[in-house]
Amino acid sequence: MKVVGSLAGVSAMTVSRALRDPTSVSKPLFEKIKKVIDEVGYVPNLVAGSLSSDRTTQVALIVPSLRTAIHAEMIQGISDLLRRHGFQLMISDCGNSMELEETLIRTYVAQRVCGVILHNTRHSESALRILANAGIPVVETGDLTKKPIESVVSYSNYATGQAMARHFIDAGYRSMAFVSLPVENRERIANTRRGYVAALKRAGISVAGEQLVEVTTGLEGGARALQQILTHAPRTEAIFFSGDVLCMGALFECQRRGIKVPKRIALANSDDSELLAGAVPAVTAIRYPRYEIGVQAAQLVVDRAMKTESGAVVRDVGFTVVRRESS
Amino acid sequence: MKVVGSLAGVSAMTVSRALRDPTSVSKPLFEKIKKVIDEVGYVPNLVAGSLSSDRTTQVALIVPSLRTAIHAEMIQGISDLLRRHGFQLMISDCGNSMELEETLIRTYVAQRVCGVILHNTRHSESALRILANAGIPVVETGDLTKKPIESVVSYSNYATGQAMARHFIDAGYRSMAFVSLPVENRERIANTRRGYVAALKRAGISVAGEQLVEVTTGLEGGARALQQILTHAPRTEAIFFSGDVLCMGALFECQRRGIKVPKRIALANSDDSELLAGAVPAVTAIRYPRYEIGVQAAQLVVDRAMKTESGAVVRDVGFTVVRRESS
DNA sequence: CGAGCGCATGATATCGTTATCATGCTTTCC
DNA sequence: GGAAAGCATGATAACGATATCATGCGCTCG
Repeated sequence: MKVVGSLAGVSAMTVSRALRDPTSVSKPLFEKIKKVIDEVGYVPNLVAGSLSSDRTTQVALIVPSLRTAIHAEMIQGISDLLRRHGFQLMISDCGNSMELEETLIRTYVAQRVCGVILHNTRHSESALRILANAGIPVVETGDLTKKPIESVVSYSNYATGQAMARHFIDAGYRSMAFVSLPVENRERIANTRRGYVAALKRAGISVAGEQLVEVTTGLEGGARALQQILTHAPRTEAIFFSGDVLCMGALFECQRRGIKVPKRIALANSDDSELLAGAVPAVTAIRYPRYEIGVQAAQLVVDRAMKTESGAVVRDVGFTVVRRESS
Repeated sequence: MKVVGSLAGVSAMTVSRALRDPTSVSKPLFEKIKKVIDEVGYVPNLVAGSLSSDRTTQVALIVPSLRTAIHAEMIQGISDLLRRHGFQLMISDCGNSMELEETLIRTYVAQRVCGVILHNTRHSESALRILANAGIPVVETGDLTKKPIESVVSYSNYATGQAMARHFIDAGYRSMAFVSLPVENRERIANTRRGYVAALKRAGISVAGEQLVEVTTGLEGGARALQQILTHAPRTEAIFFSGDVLCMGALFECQRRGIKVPKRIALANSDDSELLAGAVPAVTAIRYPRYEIGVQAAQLVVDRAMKTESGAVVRDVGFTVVRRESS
């Protein structure tokens, strides 16, 4: 920058100003500086800039997994909004480990990111302390948690469970099951299931232990769950899946074994996807505005980082039960 | 850090050393410093550290899209390896726009990332210049391109096209089609198709214009492609899809219309996924070691960033045609 | 027993920006 | 016409670490 300055016959300060706000220097000077800059191929050092100004444009995102496609839409939403405002995205996955999340948060704070978006809603004490001390905006997106760190943009997993229960009841089913990964350490799934079971119970439908199935991930997890239910709870009329892979696994298994859906058994999933909508039969599912969640979460971070806004926001983005042929 | 130092009765320098290498200070001193650090909740400022040492631990990744799940495995591989070495990941998507890619690269270089991983293999002149000037490791992953910027970790898309052509021929099919998104500006798909068509031609099988179908994305893209082929090239016996969503769309359409796969028509896809493997019928597909690509690409960046290694590497990770019921 | 060496620690300059205040020049307006 | 105000630019001091060289101390070894 000093070099650029001297080549253009001005001070480094003027170059800095020209770069950040072209209107702050005279027009001919700006042109000249610009010319010098791309003649020498100068690229400003944002690290130095950040240190000096105590501001960065990096936003951290921590999701449970990068592998599953569930978060892709949300990440795209975040990325799009951040790009629009000239911010960058740093991503990590932490599984369901609070310890790992804490380590990641610590690193991100050390990097002086200007905001953090967390998909998980359970955090270690230390993590909370670090975030509080850092004084940066924090947005959670995984669940409409009762006591957020600061802001939340999400839907209520509990409510989705209730909604699906009502949908099944309205459709005339009387014996329901729920299939998911193990709920232990999976707050969101646990909440969905609680809402589901509670709403069924309120309608006088009790759910047997054999109807709360926990399986390992993957299509065959879904297939196995279906088998188990048909074997141990054969009177089950409808199954609510938490995860489209599980659900598709069960659907494929039905196709293989010639089981009629929804005649013999109805299927539905907690998370809509193109696949479920296009499957044969098309599968009932709950749709969340995932892209929008990403956009809004990122917007909150950006607003607070630019001091436009402050204060915690709790935003329930809601959801829709999309009824299709499978139920 | 000064504060921590004075509270522990040592200089800032010693704190810095203690933080980076506990063995470089005496044991009791280290304990004391550690105690002070978490008493005051001190979090080191990596921005300052980076400026001073002229090193960062941030690696940039630019993929065409975050929305599709195609890259999820690779991203997970990158993320896992980076975490193991204490590096961070910055992600952006640039579609197929070289201009956007250039802008992103410029920003990342300004942020002084210590390495860049690019999925696309076509780049603007300026982007290349910026990367060259930056002197940081660059790894491409999208295709085994002839003249890489520096290092490549990938497979040959052209070769996958050839391989699938051979597979179809060996299986006894004599009239083939290819379905993909528009190949314009999509180097990788274009190469796959070229390899496919070339290998077929070498076997004396010509591909009609109606058999090279370009559709829009989504399940209905695949369905539409199938319809078009059945209508305009009814003698087609096998279709090679570029993209599992398109392929599944076609498969579902077959189910809906009672078309027997592979009896009436065989299907195969260029990119294996759990879904294709578990579908009814299970779909033939080419498997790439995506996770491994991510790991190796990240490894190259880390090695070079830590000066362990230098020099360009071209690594062909290969692929496998996984034959299943659909062909 | 003394020269020399190694190890733990400190002092100081520096990394490349931006914030802040200072400066000089032009403009404005009574 | 001159004081005040506004604008463009410059000089200088941070920002919070690390690199580098300096220092002092104990230890080894002939």
